[in-house]
Amino acid sequence: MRLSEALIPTVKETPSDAEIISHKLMIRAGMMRKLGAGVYTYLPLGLKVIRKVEQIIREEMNRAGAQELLMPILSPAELWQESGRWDVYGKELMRFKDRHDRDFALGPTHEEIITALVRSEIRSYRQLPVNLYQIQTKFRDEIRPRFGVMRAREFVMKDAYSFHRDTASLEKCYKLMFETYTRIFKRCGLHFKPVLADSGAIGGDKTHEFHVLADAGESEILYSSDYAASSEYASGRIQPIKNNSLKEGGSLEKIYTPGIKTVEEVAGFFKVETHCLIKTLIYKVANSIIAVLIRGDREINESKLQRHFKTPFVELADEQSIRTATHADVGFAGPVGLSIPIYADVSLKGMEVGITGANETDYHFKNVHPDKDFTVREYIDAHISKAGDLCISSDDELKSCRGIEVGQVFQLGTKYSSALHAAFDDEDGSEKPFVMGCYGIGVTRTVAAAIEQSHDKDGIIWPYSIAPYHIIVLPLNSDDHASIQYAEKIYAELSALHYDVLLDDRDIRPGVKFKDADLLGIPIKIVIGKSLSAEGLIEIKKRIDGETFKVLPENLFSAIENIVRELEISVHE
RNA sequence: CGGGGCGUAGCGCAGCCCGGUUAGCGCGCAUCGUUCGGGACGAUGAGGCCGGAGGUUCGAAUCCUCUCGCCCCGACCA
Repeated sequence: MRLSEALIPTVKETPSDAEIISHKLMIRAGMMRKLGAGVYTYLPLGLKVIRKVEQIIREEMNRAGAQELLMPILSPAELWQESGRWDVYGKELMRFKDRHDRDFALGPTHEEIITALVRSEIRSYRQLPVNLYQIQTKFRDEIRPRFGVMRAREFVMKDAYSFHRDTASLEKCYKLMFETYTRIFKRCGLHFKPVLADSGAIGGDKTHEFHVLADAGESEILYSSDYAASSEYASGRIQPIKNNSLKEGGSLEKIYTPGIKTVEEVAGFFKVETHCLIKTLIYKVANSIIAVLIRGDREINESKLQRHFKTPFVELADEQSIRTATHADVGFAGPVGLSIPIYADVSLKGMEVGITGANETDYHFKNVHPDKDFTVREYIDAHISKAGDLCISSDDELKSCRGIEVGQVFQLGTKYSSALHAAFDDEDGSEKPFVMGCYGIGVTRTVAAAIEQSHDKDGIIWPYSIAPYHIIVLPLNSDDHASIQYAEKIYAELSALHYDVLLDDRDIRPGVKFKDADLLGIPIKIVIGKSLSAEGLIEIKKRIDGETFKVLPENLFSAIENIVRELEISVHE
């Protein structure tokens, strides 16, 4: 492509409404333009990167035996009503009516559609397993789109759905997809981590998210050498705290603590660390009221409660329920004498003595001994794990980092097949619902994540494999016919060798050409200027580290080949 | 949905409180000249229904009402 003919509108100034680097650079490099909130036009350069990522995904999905198809973005409401999600999905599901007043939605995901398809096309276990995928535009009416394409309303996604006769087959496919995703993100030149994650309200037992590691990431990951999980899912072992400033064996003592409610206030009042307190939280779980105890310095993880009690309905009890349960104002709850079921987080295990509310307004108990002064029904993992906790499978401390979720693999089970009555005849003649898996990759988000991970003050630094162009040829002196001709020649020859080549044939100053080349992030620059006219040498410059080589014209192609090989290897390091 | 902010040239902004010639500035764009290895300089020029509708006024970018759009924080959501 010649830059003089290309629509690659670079911008010198940083756009005012862009907050994160990938958003700024995608605008500045002329990859995309905003049309409305969370809705973008991909310009030629941006589309080219998207296509490269898609191509890698296609190759690897096909390699894993998946088959590509394309479903409509428009979904009739009936299928969503059948699965129950028409009512459950919320406003993120973009709904509208057609001219005949029939309800439709724009597909935010395609479980219903694919399940309906397979329901009508596959009857026998002999046709299983099958893994079908598409790469297509999704629409989710995000409550607050932001960060450019990172949280857009309209975005490109690869979504795959596999159908199996049993869980064994599903697990095999899940493992294969896990490996496939690892290959895909590796080929895209990304530093990433597969992490255990919460399966949430969708159900299913097992899910991994693939996170590109970047500071701008929206999620926190806890990891050690052999463990990684999203922070809302992670479990670890809490290190016991030794310097308990309360003395053991002291007897239960009721202390007047007027208006002292929060953990910090109570700890301050008793002049002890917050970990000496036993925090008592009254929760409404499904339809019952329970107490959950946790060490004063830790926080409750409600999604762990949801999982433990197998219900999506977990919330802190309202003031009235707390009064009824504790006979005290909010802020003075404690386990002693409490008649509702008491669950305790494992952070309290081994705790000899603590301070709790007294279930009486303005009073706390000192010297409360668990298992003596109150009885715990069950110790559960209910805390938010954090960096510094010990790994469950080793003695390493968990570390924390931030990630951008670019993919997820999920064992769905029979949730959708059951709801939509999608079944096949098994070998023994019985009818069974398909066992399903689903596997997504945010394509546009992956592009943004690549930029978050690889850029410098001058612009993008594309991994070679997804760079829109591999090489940019820069003839610096537009008046010098010899160098223009030479640039044209190597542009043609490199293109013939199947490199993606950009030729900056614009009649502008060299500085602008260099700046634009850096901004666009093209991995290799070939500079044709003084060094050619004066020394007869071509200059090759790598974007990633600025390393420069001067080579004889006859050695140009082999030099390029070497650099490319090196760039490709560094991806798989 | 709650709170805050912004809509003025292609982009980034000033002007608005306190109404009054022809609405400015930087970047970009066009023409000419000088320049030419890391976003040059000079000269000239084009480009605006001041987001939209209504109102107040002799007079509105400026004041008032409504409306649309965008951004930020929060709540929400997987």
